[in-house]
Amino acid sequence: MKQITYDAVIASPIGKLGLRTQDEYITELAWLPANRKLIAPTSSFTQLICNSLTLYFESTTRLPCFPLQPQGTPFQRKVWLAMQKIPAGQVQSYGQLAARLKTGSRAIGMACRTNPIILLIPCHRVVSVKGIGGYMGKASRTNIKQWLLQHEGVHDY
DNA sequence: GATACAGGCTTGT
DNA sequence: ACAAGCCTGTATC
Repeated sequence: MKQITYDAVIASPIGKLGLRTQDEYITELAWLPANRKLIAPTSSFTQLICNSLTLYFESTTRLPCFPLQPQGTPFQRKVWLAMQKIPAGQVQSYGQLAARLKTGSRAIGMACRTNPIILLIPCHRVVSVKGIGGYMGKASRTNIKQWLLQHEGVHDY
């Protein structure tokens, strides 16, 4: 089995986060199980990102925009791009997003689910019209979504 | 209200 | 081609 190595793994209130970069781009920021070993960032670029993430978690600072380079289908990239335009502290429903992109709400869900860069592509700001919706394919992870939303000032979920 | 069903769109077998 | 997924709107108890 293939072991994925990250450029950095940091601890956060919602679990461990694995960061992978390529040149000066972020290619992945994934939620990891708690038994992952921490990896300190080595380059100044990854260090900067980790600092921002830590700051984001420990204060009300919102995340700055980093250059992203997510791998995915053209459709997924389109959705991810649209999601990045949702301002912090606000949420948008799958349906609204779907209407804007002229697609279906469930298709939006698929794109969210395969989001390789959590937080920076704010899939947690996309909610169902009635309820919070799911998160990363598992209902048990919606608490992460809730935490993030609450952290950004959304208390309706 | 609370279920049930069907519709619409993309992705992985 | 088929089934399934972070959904939604309408119909029917």
